[in-house]
Amino acid sequence: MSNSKLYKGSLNTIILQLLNEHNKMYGYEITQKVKALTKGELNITEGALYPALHKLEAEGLLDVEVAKVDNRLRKYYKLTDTGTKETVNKLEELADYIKTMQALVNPKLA
Amino acid sequence: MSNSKLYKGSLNTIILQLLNEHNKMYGYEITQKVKALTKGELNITEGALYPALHKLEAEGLLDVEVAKVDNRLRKYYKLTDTGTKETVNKLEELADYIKTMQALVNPKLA
DNA sequence: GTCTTATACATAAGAATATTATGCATATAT
DNA sequence: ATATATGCATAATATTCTTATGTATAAGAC
Repeated sequence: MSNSKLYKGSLNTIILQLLNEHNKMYGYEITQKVKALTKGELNITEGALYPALHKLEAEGLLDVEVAKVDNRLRKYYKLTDTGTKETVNKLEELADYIKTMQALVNPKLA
Repeated sequence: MSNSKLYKGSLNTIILQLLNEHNKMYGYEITQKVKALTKGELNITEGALYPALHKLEAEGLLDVEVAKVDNRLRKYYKLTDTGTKETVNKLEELADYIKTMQALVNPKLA
């Protein structure tokens, strides 16, 4: 993912927000999108991504739709209604996290 | 710590930066300082804090000095030279993390 | 004076998250 | 032909944190 440990715990937020922006995406596409958007800074590993997608699906936040393109399998994921709501929460948590960490790191501005 | 999982991986950054700002602190003091600075948002649990302090010490980033105040034990931690350098890295990583996550979450600004 | 809360350290069992290492399979580029 | 890219998946391990304890002293409530 990154040599920085700060990304730990951020994967679900990233997945949900990407699906919120792009409606329908498959796993490999997510890894490439993240790499592109972060200019190579972040590389989602498959060992983290696929279990995370399965879990989000099991929790009812994502729906799956299997497709075959160029004779290769793709699993398209999209947000459920619950998933859309949870995305809002996750984005709020991210904003709060950033605010809190800045308060800790830059107490002069608090 | 918080109901948000985003804080996972942030504890070392928090500890190092607090010691960077306050020179010398003991464990309990760190938990109270964090609670105060974050207005109760973040509560460092002892089960996370003490092992983290021991590990940072073992890695040579912190020095310990034991004191007895009011007949109670205190272990004051302070940054070593290596620890001070590592603090700079951690703060850079935090700034990069925030930038990267904002690029992912708010791609219009990227 | 006893009982609760605060101060102060510590560790062990378990959960959650991610890394690393595989495995399988097809398509494309060299 | 061979390597790289595309596309999914899981298992073993490592890391981080939570929850539950344990020990001990000091201070405040009543």
